[in-house]
This record gives sequence, structure tokens and C-alpha cells, in this order.
Amino acid sequence: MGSTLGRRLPVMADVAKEAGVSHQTVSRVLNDHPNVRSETRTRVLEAIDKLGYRRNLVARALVTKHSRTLGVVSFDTTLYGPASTVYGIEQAARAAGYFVSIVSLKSIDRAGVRDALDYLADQGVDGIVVVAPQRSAAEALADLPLGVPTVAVEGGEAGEVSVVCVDQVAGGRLATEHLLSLGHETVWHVRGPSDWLEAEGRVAGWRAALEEAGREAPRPLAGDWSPRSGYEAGRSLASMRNVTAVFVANDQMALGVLRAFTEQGVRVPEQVSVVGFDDIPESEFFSPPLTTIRQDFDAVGRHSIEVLVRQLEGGPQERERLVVPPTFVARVSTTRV
Amino acid sequence: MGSTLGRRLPVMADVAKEAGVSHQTVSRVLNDHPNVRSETRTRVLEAIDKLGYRRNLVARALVTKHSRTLGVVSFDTTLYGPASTVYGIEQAARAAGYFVSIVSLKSIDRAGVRDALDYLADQGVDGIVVVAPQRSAAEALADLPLGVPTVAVEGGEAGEVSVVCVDQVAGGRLATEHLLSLGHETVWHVRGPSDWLEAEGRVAGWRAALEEAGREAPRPLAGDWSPRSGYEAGRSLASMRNVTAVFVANDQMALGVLRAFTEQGVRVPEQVSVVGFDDIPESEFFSPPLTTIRQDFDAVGRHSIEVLVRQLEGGPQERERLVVPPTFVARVSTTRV
DNA sequence: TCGGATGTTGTTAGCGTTAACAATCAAGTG
DNA sequence: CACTTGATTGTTAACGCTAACAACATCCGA
Repeated sequence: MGSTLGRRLPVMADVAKEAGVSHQTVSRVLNDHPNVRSETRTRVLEAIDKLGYRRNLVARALVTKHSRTLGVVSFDTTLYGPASTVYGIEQAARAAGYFVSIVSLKSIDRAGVRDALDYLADQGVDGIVVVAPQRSAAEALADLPLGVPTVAVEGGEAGEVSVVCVDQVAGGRLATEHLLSLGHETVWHVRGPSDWLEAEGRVAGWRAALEEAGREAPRPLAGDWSPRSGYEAGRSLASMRNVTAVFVANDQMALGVLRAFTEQGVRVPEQVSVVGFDDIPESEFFSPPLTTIRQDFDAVGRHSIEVLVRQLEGGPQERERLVVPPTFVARVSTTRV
Repeated sequence: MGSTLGRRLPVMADVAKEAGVSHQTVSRVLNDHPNVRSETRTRVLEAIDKLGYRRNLVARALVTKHSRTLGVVSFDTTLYGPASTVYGIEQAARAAGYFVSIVSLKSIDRAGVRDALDYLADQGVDGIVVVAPQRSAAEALADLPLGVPTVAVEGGEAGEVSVVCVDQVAGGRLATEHLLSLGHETVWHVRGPSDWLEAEGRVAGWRAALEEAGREAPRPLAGDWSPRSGYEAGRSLASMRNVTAVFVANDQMALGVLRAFTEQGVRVPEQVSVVGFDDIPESEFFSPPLTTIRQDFDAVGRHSIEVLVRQLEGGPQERERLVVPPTFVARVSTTRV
């Protein structure tokens, strides 16, 4: 039991004196150096235990130049996607023996991302994961010569750095092809904000699937990921005669669409089929339960750390590009016409 | 433009040489020491700019004993509540000039919390915020002599440390009193897991409101916050004859309850009124839109940092207890009988 | 028995910064 | 004009750790 008096915390030298060895021997024990007599080792460990010694990682970082801390830059970790990704990153990082320092951006501008990166670099992180789903954030990675290994999540083509992402285009296709296979003439789309790469990818997949089937692509409706924007898009759609299938770019907006349809007396799936994107925990319990495209955020987080740690510990590597496939989840919001 | 060659990063001494001063003068400029001639200051700043110098915060932390980093321990930051709280904490911390290092716990046991705290203390954080909504986490704070100022969020009575929390009891009362005021004979309750302090508080508020009104409190139904557990509780409730009002301990479970009711042909609010808790962004678009109790997570995060920073910068203080009131949000899932 | 390889420990010198103190110089005071 | 005062700068010594090298004992084969 360490005394709680004003006494200063024990340092390596204190342990050394207690064990009757040099401080360097203590350091060797702590770092599992092979050449320490086992009898000496136990003596040192006992002294550590007795004094309640804890190694000062700051001093260690100063000399080793490694902090075993990774930085994470993300945007609005209140949203399910970013939150889940960051959670996956954090778990994977800890499993790999790293700490995680997080910066959640409020605004999305390039300068903000740059600041965050500088911020982390200053702090001495060994590597950085940037969850950069917006075009502007991805661009900020371009002017990034800061000597710290970096991985982008959802970072588009981002030139210099490795990228881990979900195949959004494939997801858009999955959703659209499913709806077409049910016999729908065409598929409407409520898209995400235009500066989000994910939104673009989903639009592209939707459009490609329609084209391949020889169908006309209607004009997509704009949304901003929020349930409210989905609600507004839903009201527009409900007022049109010929809408029988809608692919909504995320589950939250899909909820809004469902709500608008309910209010307008449009029945799902009897009159209109709806597909979402993300598979948030709630969507299974929407009315009706939502067919959607699942993103494995956990895998994305895990992979991003794998790639980063590989770069950290394996020296300079080829930059990688890792794509996680989305999966289709069938529920009752879609049925054969 | 700093060269990208293998050249080592510039240090204070390099700046000093470039500006023709001592490294200590550079340090003074960086720390806004008053006694530096303005002409010298500009010369130093120019040198810093020219060399692209960035101060090494690790070395600084070693000598000052302050890292300007705060630790945050939380449980499952995938959930809306914790995610929002942590987000609020992070924003407030950054505004106060602190970095944030986060540990998201997967399991809730006491040992896990202890480990996380040690982890952060080792890393040299100046202070710690523990988002400790479970009894076990709160208890882990008891054996916490680690010399680092700590604030608990939702930490119950937690003996030694300051606490910031939402008044859960008041929230439970608000929900229950609202339902009673609509004319319901009694109010059923779907509660959260028993080791969560928040769940207990809501139960207590619900029970108190019923007692004051002289009503019998039915046996609460158990849930685990998930929509699925709400769904199951909802099926039970739907099979009973005499249920006209339900207070559900969070919005996600309320979604499950609504789903179960819809499936069983129980109409909300015509036959049964439902109140949730949290006011997640989705609940306004449930079918029907959910009456709920809003928690200001942002304020909780902000206050916790305020309290912590006060302790950090003002020296040892009285431990504080700050309670944030919840607010009532009326929507269509409740109506007069 | 000796030279060299190997195992084990200690000594010394940083890492890049701030703190404490010393030194210098100009300005004001009696 | 000598003498204190305050502003400005430099010098030196930590902070607590690891790396590099030196020192010594031990063991092996020739």
C-alpha cells in the first residue's frame, strides 16, 4: 500500500536502491531483457511491488520516440456509423497494445482536419487513423507530409495514404438489384449529402444497377442523413403516383421516409418497397422492419488498425487499399410486387 | 517548407541557433513569457516558421508534470447516451485546451474499470472523467487512490469523487406524472438492467409518482436497453387487458414496444400511451412520434469538464455534485384517455 | 592454462524541454 | 556619480527513462 502522503511517487532509482541493483537492471526487468539472472529479476519485481512503482511512460516516450498512442480523427461521433467505427478502432488498438487519442470534429472543413492532424502529431502519436467520409476531409489528407503513418477510413482515392473502406458502390447495387428483382419498374433514391463520398458511392451503385437493367434513373432526392430530411423526401415521394420502390441512403432517413408514408397513408411494403443502408440496431424494429444493407463497422475499425500497425512495426510499406464488402439484410419493408 | 529528407526534426536548439539566441529564449517566446524584447520575439518566431519547428510536447510533459491530456473511461460508446456524453466531453475538453484519451470498455466489471484507470494514470493524464452508469463501475471508483483528479458522470453517490449526472428520478417522475395527468389509472414500466444506476433512478421516480398519486405500482418488466428486449416486453404487455399507459426506460426499447404493439394490433396512443426516455434523434419519427424525456448529454459533458478543470487548475477543492434536470418532450404517443 | 565467447551487471550519456539562478545592461535615485 | 532596480538574456541542472558501452565473472575448447 503506497503512502498517500505528499511523498513523491517512486522512480526507477528508488526501486533500484530497494533491490540493491542499478536502475538499468530495473529497466531490463521491465523490458523483458533476456540477460537478467532470474534471482535478480524476482528481487526487482518484489521491490517494484513493495514500493508500488509504476513506470513513467512519458519519460519512456521521450527517449524511445514511441508513445504507443494512436490518434483518431473523426467527424461527429454521435452518428451511428462513425461511433461504431471509432469503437472498432479503439478496441482493435487496445488489443494491439496501443492507446487511442481522439479528436471529434464538429465542422468538416479542410482546415479543421489539418488542425486536428497537427494537434495529434504534436502530441507524439505513433500513427493516425482518419475517419474521412467527406470529400473535404479526404482532400485534407493530400497536403499531409507530417511524417506520421496514416490510414484513411472511407477516404476515397486519397493519394498518399492507405485506405480501408466499405464498398459503397456494391452496397448501392445490392439494394437496387434486390428491388429490381422483386419486379419493380424502377427504383427511386434518397441520397446523402453531396460532399460525402459514401453518398456518392451509393448513388453510383444505384445508377449502375439501373443502367444495367436498362431502366431510367429518376432524379435522386437530396437528404442530409437525418431522419427529418428523410421525412421530407418521403412526403415528396408520397405525393407521386408512380413510386413503388425507394432506396434510401441510410436507415435514419429511411425511418423518416417510413414515417411520411405512414402519415400519407402509403403502405409499406404493399404499395411501396423501401431499402435502407447501415443496419442500425433499431431498423429491425421499424414499422415495418427495414430491409437494409449492413456495413461491418467493426471490421473496418479492425482492419484500419491492422494496416496501421503493419506500417508502424514493419517499416515503410506499400500503401494498401482494403475494401470490406457490405451484406444484404432482408426484412419486411420489401416484397414482390 | 521543411525538407522531407531523412533529416531529423528541428528542436529548440536549432531554432535558437537560427535566431541567434539561447534555447531558453525560444522557450520563453513559446510560453509567452513577458520579459522578451519584441524584436527578439519576432526573430524567434521567424526562425520557428522558417524551420517548421514544432514543440515536443512529450519532453515538455516530462518536465512540467502536466500532459494537458484528460482521460475518459466509458462503456460501449456505440450507444447513443454514452456516445453523446463522450462527444460533449471531448468538445468541452478541447475548448479548455486539453487533449482527450479514451478507453471504451466492453465489459462492465470492476477489474476492467480499474485497469482502464491504471492505464490512463500510467499514460500521465492530468485528470479523468469516468462515465460510470453501472453500479459496478461506480464501485470501482471507491478503491481509487491514484492521485489523479477524477470526475464521475452518472456515478451515483460515489464517495470520494465529484459527480455530474442527470436527475433520473425526476425524469421518471415527469414521465409518470404526465401519464397520470392524462387520466390513466396506473402506469406500467419497462425498466433497464438492474446494475445500471440510471435504470434504478427511473424506477424510483416512476414508483414515487405512483405512490404519491395513491396508485398501485405494477411489477416492472425487465429490459436491457435494446430494441429487442423492448419488443419482448411489448409482447407481454400487449397480451394483458388492463394496460393503458407504459413508461419505457429508453427510446430504443420504446421502439421495440411500439413494434410489438403494432404487430398485435394494439394502437398507440388510442389504446395505450407510451413514454420513452433520452430523446434520441430518431424518436420524433417513430410511428407514432414518441413522447419522451430528454437528457441534455451535451450539458453533462460540458459540466463534467468544468468541474474537472476547476479541480485541476484551482488546486484541491470540495468535491462537487452537479445535477442536470431532464426535460419533458410531448409528442403523439400519449393522449388523454 | 590461456584466449575468447557469452552472460550479467554497472556507468555514462543523452532524449528535448522548463526551472532556477546568474549575468548583463539601461534607466532611475539620492 | 555610485548604487539600486528592473528588464532581458544566457547557463546549468534537472525530469525519468533507455541506449551504448564498459567491466567483470564464468565457461568453453585448444
